[in-house]
This record gives sequence, structure tokens and C-alpha cells, in this order.
Amino acid sequence: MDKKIVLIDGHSILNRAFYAIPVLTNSEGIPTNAVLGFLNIMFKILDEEKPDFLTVAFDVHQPTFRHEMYEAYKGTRKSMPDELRQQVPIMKEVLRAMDITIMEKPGFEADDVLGTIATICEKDGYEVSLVSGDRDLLQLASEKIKIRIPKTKKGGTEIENYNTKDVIEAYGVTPLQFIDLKGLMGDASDNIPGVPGVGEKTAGKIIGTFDTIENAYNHIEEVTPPKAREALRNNYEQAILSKVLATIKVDCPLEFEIQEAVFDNIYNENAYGYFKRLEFKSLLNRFQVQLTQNTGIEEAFQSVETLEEVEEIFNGLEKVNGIPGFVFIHEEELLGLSIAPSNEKAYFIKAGEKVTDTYLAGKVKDLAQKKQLATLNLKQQLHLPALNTIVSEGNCEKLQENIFDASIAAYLLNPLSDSYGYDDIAKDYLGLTIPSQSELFGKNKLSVSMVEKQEEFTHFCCYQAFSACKAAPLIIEALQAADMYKLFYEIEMPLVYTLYDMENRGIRVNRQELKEYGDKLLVSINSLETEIYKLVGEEFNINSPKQLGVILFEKLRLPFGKKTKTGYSTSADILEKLVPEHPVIRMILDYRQVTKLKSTYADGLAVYIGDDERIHGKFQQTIAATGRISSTEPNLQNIPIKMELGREIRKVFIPREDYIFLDADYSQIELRVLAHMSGDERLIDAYREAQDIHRITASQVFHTPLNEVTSLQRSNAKAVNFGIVYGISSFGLGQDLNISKKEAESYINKYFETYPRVKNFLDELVANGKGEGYVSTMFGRRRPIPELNSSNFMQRSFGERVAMNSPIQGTAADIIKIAMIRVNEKLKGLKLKSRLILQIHDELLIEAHKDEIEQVSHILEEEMQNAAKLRVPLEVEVKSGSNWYEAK
DNA sequence: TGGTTCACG
DNA sequence: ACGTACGTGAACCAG
Repeated sequence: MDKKIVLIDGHSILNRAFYAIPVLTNSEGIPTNAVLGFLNIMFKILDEEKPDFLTVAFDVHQPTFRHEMYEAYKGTRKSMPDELRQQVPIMKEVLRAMDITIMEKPGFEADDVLGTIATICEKDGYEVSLVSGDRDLLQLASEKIKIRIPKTKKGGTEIENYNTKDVIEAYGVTPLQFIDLKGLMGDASDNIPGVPGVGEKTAGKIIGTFDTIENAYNHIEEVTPPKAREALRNNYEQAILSKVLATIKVDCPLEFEIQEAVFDNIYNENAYGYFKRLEFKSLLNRFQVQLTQNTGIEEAFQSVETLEEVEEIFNGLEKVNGIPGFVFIHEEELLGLSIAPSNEKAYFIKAGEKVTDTYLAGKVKDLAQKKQLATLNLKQQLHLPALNTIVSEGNCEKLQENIFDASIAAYLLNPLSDSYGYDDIAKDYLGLTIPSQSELFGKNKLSVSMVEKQEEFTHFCCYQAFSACKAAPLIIEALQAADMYKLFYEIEMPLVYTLYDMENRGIRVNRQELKEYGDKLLVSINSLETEIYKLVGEEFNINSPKQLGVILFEKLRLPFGKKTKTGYSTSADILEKLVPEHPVIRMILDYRQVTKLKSTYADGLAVYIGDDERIHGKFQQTIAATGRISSTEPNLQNIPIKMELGREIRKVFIPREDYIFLDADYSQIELRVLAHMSGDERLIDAYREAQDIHRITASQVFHTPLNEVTSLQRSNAKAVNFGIVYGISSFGLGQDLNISKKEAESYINKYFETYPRVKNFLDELVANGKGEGYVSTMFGRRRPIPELNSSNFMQRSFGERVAMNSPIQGTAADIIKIAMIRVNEKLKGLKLKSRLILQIHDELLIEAHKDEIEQVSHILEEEMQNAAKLRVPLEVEVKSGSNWYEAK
């Protein structure tokens, strides 16, 4: 077996990766998409081929003969987008860190270097894999030289491979003829002019017949078709020049020793550091050895367990100046307390017989009455039985105010991250790379046995309080600098306690009825299933889009509307259009609906019902980029309502004995926010008239008297209203309304004519976003939008829509957060039995005691309407019912 | 694990 | 020419 070498065309692959992967930056804001894409391709190839040698070639930007020639033709080289340019040096650094040889030969192009090295290696008896995104290189293909072209295909990167025979198969010419082929047909991306009017087909025929351009010219009278003959006759010189341009040199005078391409130390500590810094999390597990660099602070970490030691620590804490950090380390039960009195010291206090959870909780609470403390993921800690008195006991306002949740603050400062653990905070604010929980312990849950022995566990715990303590002042400063101090202290921190309350209360579910609902669904599922199999004549997995696509579009030969990365699209909007084509379609749609209800809701919810007959879902405060909260385990924010069958499930959500549900809903809060923020008089007036906004919009946009607006006009206007909030695009609106892009555009134009300040406002949001790199809500919440300055049209357009949507969605989120806090506080403050239990973005669900219905309805209306003072009224609709179905 | 689909706002 | 509406979470399939 011959030894193998892989040669990579650096710029070409980097370029390809850049356009294949959407905007990606690490938390420092450095663009990383191209580097990640490059590494993914490289690793894929290394895994596949296991080569003995590897080298990457880059251009050195100095004018060369070929450059000058083609620049003479087409003016300047297409300039590289900034975000890509920045990644070139990073890419090189990363490769160097991995001890991978980089070839850069001043005066030569990467192509020529690759061609030369490939040829040398071939002669020396090596098998060569040449990886590039550039089809130019196909001319180098041979028996021993395989050209590999990664394709960012739908469904991942596929690599096309070309040896001699593959080139012949694909293009009908030999690799050498490929040069002549390109000379004739040209290549716009390489600025090779070719012969005008001669495309791939004709060029292939000519070269297939005459072998070379020169030979074809010599037999010019035999060249067919006549059009091509004339074209070649008139452009012969250009064709020859094109051929020169297209020729890759294989004889550059350069030194190459195979030993230079040895690579045996890719996964080293240095490279690991780079991967971490660039946040290539998925690639980190390639590094087998855990290369945790000691940051030095571990020296100051100490594990203690006696009462005396603990007392001494807390005595000392009273006097310190900064903001001490604390984190209760727990899985289900408390394992201990991590505490950092200053940024130079941290302790892990092991929970034990004498050092009990109540004791430790009491100590921290006492301290928090007196001074500010920093922690991480506070809400999770509050669920510890010993700690929940921080919320439930009276007179804990001061205490609550004194606790600083660094995770929440870090989220405000960058809501785009996916986690805000101690390791993330240490990296972002302290510049320290410390091992994460999964790096230390894998996916295992924390357990008592870990506490016993490992030094690692002490480190793990101490890192947490340490990071919170040391980062707190820096984060506070950053919050002030970003003008989010108020947002943080007046909305986000109080909300932590509100959400904790809600999680703690949960919502009651009738287990029996849920089961019956599921059984009812199962009957439908079974009958639909047999019907579907009968109709199509075979059994298959209806839930597999792949199998379903084959059945519908190949077996039944139905017209397919759209393709996805992996095959035919079988989404509801596509199937809906096929309903008249075949009776099975309706059944499949029904089947989809019923199985969804069964698996996600009937079965899915059942597992979360606790011994108290209630579901205690979690609310996530650091997920949504816009500032919304989200709901998990289970998601209680997407319980069906639109379809009757699904809506039925709401009947199983019930209040406790002697209580009812009150459901309070903001009416079109986002459009009202838009009216306020844009200041558009007409829109504001429309809301002050308190009429049907979609009807008013229709009336004004379509110049129709209010009472003559048709239902179609109204629903079109409604779609436009939604579109505006989503960051309008004519394409998107057209898609939604099933009308042409042109028609959609005229709707939008009419809308903007009607509400000129709205247009103005949205334009400003985009412009400001481009300038600042972020957009803001009324309350100062920021959302960074790196995509806004992307050179990629798709990404930039996305950024523009986000710039228009986020301030609106985010402001609405801010408002309802304020309302939640106030409603919760008021109910608690008045010692009412009624309690806030759910938030569904613009809706609050209260479990209200029968004797308090009037009072609570009033509180809801008041607090929600007055959560923010806008130029339009905030309308709230309160409904009641003996289950969630009735209350909506 | 990523892709697709679909539930909600 | 490019090919999309904004924000989520969960289930399921396929590799």
C-alpha cells in the first residue's frame, strides 16, 4: 500500500466554508465560521483517509504573472469580505498550533504550488489527495492524484472524488483536455474569458473531437456548429490566453521534502487552547487527553468541613470589601456550599451532619441581609428546601436585592450565548479557561461519591463561587456601561423570584382525563393508520418524512412542491395543496395532527405529573435572544389551542379545589408597542379608537370605508400587520398569503404609505443596528446582530428582519415581565390565596381562589395595563373558567 | 447529532 | 442570482 498525502488548497476551502456556514462568532466577536468549516472538512478527510502526510497551501498575495494577466482582463480581483479576511490569519495560526505544515511560496499561486507538489509526490510513489473547492484543479487528476471537492450539499458536506476516469465520466474529457475545455468555455469566477458563446456542451464536443484548442483552430473548417466555429475564429487569441490562464503549473522551482508534511501532533495543548478560545465545542472531544491548564488559582482553593472552620469563614466574610461569591452545589440534594470571600480565595464547604443545609442556608441568608453577594443560576438554587425561605418568608426584600445573579447579567450582556455557567463567565469576563462540569465529570450527574475523594470536585465547586465573585464587579460595570443596570435590577433580578414561585407552584393536571384523552387519540391513530396503508397499498412509517416522500412523490407520483436538504418536503403547507390530488393526503395530515397530540402532549405531559398532581415546568430566563422567557420540561407555552381537537387538552389543566382559573391576555401587545415606538399618528389613533385594528388597517390600506371591508381584506391586513412585526419581506408575506411577491410588495407599500412613521422607524432600527451592532428595546435590553454586516445577502437580510423584530418582541417581553413581577408581588403582599402560575408570552394564568375572583381580576387588569405607559392603551382581556379550556 | 415537522406566542 | 417571514421546545427519524 502506497503512503498517502493529503494536500489542501487553503484559501479555496476556507472560502467555501465561509459561504457554507452562516454567521458564527465566538463571544469575543471574532468571526469563526470559515475556520470551523475548514476544520470540519479537514477532519472529515483525515478520518476517512488516515493519510501519512498532510500539508495546506496558501497564496501569498504578491502579484504573479497569472494575476497580472487576469487583472488586465477583468480589473481588480473580487475583494474578500472582511469577516473572511480576518479569519485567514486565525486559520493559519490554528494550523500551526496543530503542527500542520503550511506552504506559502511567495511568487507562486497556491494552485501552482499544489500542482507542483502533487506531481512531485506522484513521481515519488505516493498516493495524493488534493482537496479544493476549485474545479480548476481537475486538470491535475491522474491515477494517483485524486482531486477531492467538498460540496456543501443539503444534509452535510459530501466530497466529490475525481481520478482520471471520474473526470472523463463527468466532463467527457481527460484531465489534460480539461485545460483546453476551460480555455474555450471560460470561467467567470476565475475571470477566464474563454470564447464567447461557447458553453460547456459545445466546448466538450470540440475538445472531444480535436483534443486541443490549437488543433481545433488548425482544423477550423471542421469545427461545428458554425456559430462556435466563427466564435473560435474570431477569439482564437483570447482562447489561447484563456488556456494559459487556466493552466496550473506542475513544475514550479520549489523545494519540497516529504518530511515537511509529517503531522503527528494535531491534538496538542496549544491547539486545544485555540479551539476553546474559538469555542469549537463540537471539536473539543477530539482531544483525548484532558488538557486542562492550571490557571494558578486552584492553589487558593480549599475544602473544609468542620463547624469551626465554617464559622471562621463566615466571620471573616462580614469584613470583606468586595462582593463575595456563593454557590450551593447540589444535584437533588445539597452536597455543599462553594464560597469565595474575595477574588483570591475560595472554599468548598462540604455538607454533613453538623454542617447541615439549613445551617448553611441560614448563614448565607444572614450575610445577604447585610451585604451584596454574587452567585450563578440563582433560581435553580432556590429550589433547595433549605433555601426557598429566601423567597417565601416575609421581610426578605433586602436579602433579595443583595443577591446578584451573574448568569442573568451575562445573559443581558450577550443574550446570544447558549450557556452562562461558571466556565463561560470565567472565559468572557476573566479571560480564564477553566474546565467545565462536563470536562471534569463527563455527562455524569454530581453525586455524593464525588465529594468524598476528588480534588477535582473541590476545584469544580470553588471555580463557581470564585468566578461569580471575581466577575461580579466587572459585570456590574459592563451593565452600567451598556445602560442595562436598571433593566437588570428592576426587571430581571426580581423576575428570578417570580419565576421561582411559578415553578414551585406548578399547574394541576387531571391525570385520569389526560389518560382518557390519550386513549381517544390512539383509537384515531390506529384507524387512520390502517386506512392510509390501504389507500397507498403498503405499510410504511408515516412519521418518516423520507419514507413518506417516497410514497407520495415517487409511488403516487404526486407533484412535489419543494425539496429540502434531505429529500422532498412533506410539510403541512405543501400537503395542504395536495389535498385535492389524493384522498390519502387529508388522512396523513390528520394522522400527523393526532400523533403529535398523542406523543408530545398526551404522553409527553403525563410523565411530568408529580405526586401533588401538578406539573412543575421550568421557566428559562436566559435562552431567548429577544428577552422572552421560555418554558421547558415540559413546554407549557405551546399547549394546543388553534385546532379544536388539540384545544380539548386544555380541559385537563384544572385549578385546585375551591379555585378557578383567570386568564389575562394582552390584546395585540406587539402592534401597540410598534404604534408607540414608531410614533405613527395614524396607527396610534387607530388604537385609541379601540376598534378592530386589522379592519382599520384594511380600511386605510385599501381605501375602503370601515364597514365595507371584506373579510379577505381584513385577513390580508392582518397578515401584513404580522409581517411588519416579523421584519417584513415581500417574499415572506407572499408565501404566507399564497400570493405573488409582487402583490405582496404592493400591500407592503400601501401599508407604508398609510403608516409612514412605521416605515421610518423600521428603517432607523436597521440603520442603527448596522452602526451599533445591536438593537435595543424600550427598556434598554440589547440584542446584538452580527449578521447585519454580513457580506452574504441571506444572512444580512435575516439580520435586517431581526433588527426590526427584536425591539418590538423584546419590548413586549419587558412589559409582561414587569406585569408578572407586580402581579405576583401584589397577590403575595395582600396575602391573597390566588397565585400566578403560568406566562405564555402575552398571557398570564392565575389560579384564583373563588372568594378573590373580582379582586384578582381587577389587579390583573390594573397591573398589566399599567406595566408600561405607552402612547396607546394596553388592553387586557380577563377570562375565567373551571379549566384552561374554558378560561381562554 | 442534525434535520424535519409542528405545537404555541 | 441569491431564496426567507420573528421567537421558542419537543418528538421523531436517520446516519
